Amino acid sequence: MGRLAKAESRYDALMRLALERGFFQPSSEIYGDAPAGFWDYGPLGAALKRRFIELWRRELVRRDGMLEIDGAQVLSRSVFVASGHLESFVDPIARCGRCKAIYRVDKLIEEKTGIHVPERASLEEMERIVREHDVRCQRCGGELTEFSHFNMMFRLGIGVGGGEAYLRPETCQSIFIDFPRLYRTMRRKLPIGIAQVGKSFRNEISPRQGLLRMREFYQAEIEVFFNPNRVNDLPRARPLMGYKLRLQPEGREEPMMITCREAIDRGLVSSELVAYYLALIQQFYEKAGIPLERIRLRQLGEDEKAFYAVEAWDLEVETSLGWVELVACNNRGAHDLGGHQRVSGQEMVVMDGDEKVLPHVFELSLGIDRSLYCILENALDERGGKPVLRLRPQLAPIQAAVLPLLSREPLTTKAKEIYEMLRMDFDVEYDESGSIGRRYVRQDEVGTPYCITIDHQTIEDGTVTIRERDTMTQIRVKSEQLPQILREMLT
RNA sequence: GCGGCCGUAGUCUAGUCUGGUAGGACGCCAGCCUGCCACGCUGGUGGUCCCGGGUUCAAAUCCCGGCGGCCGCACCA
Repeated sequence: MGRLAKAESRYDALMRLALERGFFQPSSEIYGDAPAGFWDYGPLGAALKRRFIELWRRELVRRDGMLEIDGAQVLSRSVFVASGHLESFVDPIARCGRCKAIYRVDKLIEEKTGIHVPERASLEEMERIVREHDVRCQRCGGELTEFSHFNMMFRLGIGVGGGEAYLRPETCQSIFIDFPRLYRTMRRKLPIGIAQVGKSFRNEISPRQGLLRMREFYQAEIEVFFNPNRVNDLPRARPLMGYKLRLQPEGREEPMMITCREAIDRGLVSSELVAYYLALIQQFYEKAGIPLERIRLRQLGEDEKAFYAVEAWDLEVETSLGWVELVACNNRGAHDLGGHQRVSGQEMVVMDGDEKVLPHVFELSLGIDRSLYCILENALDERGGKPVLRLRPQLAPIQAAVLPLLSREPLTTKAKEIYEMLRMDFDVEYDESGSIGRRYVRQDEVGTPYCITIDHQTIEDGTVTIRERDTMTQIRVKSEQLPQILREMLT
């Protein structure tokens, strides 16, 4: 229908803009064997990502006094024994011997025989059930073979011996395994937030939709370690208790606006601590330019939750492709520190006041690439048939363009002088080609919020105009004040 | 992985059925013009026709295989 066609073209329009103007592109694209699900950021995309992460640092890490670390991407097998990923981050599969179709064995058994196969069931057990009940290929009736677990982690061989290790499927495991030392050395008290930005890797069966589902992707994760007996004793949460969350608890069709305090009192959110971090993450996306009505915090049901989660909220943003999950807000309970304590033998218990406690964990696991897609798609607008990227100024890859009104002396020399004055402190671009209107349009397309224009009056009195992208209005300022004015306008 | 549709300059596309010199528009570059919002002028740059193999005197076109994209099934940040 019309709605769908419009939705597709919006995605297409953004992908085209991204390819043409250097936001992102398929990795290995010049080779025919380029695997799907890997993307390279171009100069503008890399800058946008950098600014997005900087906003995240400002609004979450620094605001809440968190620690930020940077862990290895390759982690030992034991890490994933303890985390449960080796066993639980898998799908049991089998292949039809005749037509090669691949099936989720547990789902196929349940569908054909009604037998619910427990997640822990071994492959041998599943194969036995398949033989006993003569479960066959749905398509051609062939016999099922090649029973195996498909683990979504990328397995590596380390060194000449090929020691077993894995690329991390989420960044947070290094936070958990580093926790004991961090806690001893960094002199903090519970609750303590530890953050990390970095790559994670998942061997998706079928990556698609550009940045939305990739095999190698960026996460910005925050793990808050807290005393489960003191989840409603968080002074820094108090100022936000009157803030309204756009909450969609389990079983509801539509999100509702409700204050943190009321959500806690009505039992929709389990604690002050959880409500507080839901509020922070919602505020963060508002500051990144997503309108509140396109944001929701949706509670996940039992069957939707990750294997480690005891309470789970997804921050989702509405796009032309539907609601996209950007942040998994999971109460992981004692799953992680408990698991690592058991497997490693390393004590994870800490003192909180005079109480000995194994901290629980609440996480804000944010998908960066997805977020950037949503921000870009949301910012994409049109004026006179040409794209305008209405990015928040603090996220714009190019912060200002310096343009002589005419490509003629002495305007060009003066404009280059001003460009030189700004280039070390700002991401600025100089452009004198074509007409001034054409250059404005070119900057609008990549979301440059301000264009500084040098005209004849500049030569007379040293003033320039600053043209604002969204309103196209201009103000005239002294050129020597530009650094200070830009700095103010860009925060 | 399966099914449907698709793959031609940076982008959009004509040509594919019916095999015979790959064409246009936009963009980009250079110059001209230009006192403020693309769509004035001139010239220029542009293509492994997704990749590999086959049929043929000759393949963008026909056949086979692969890769990738979009939409569905399943999973997720």
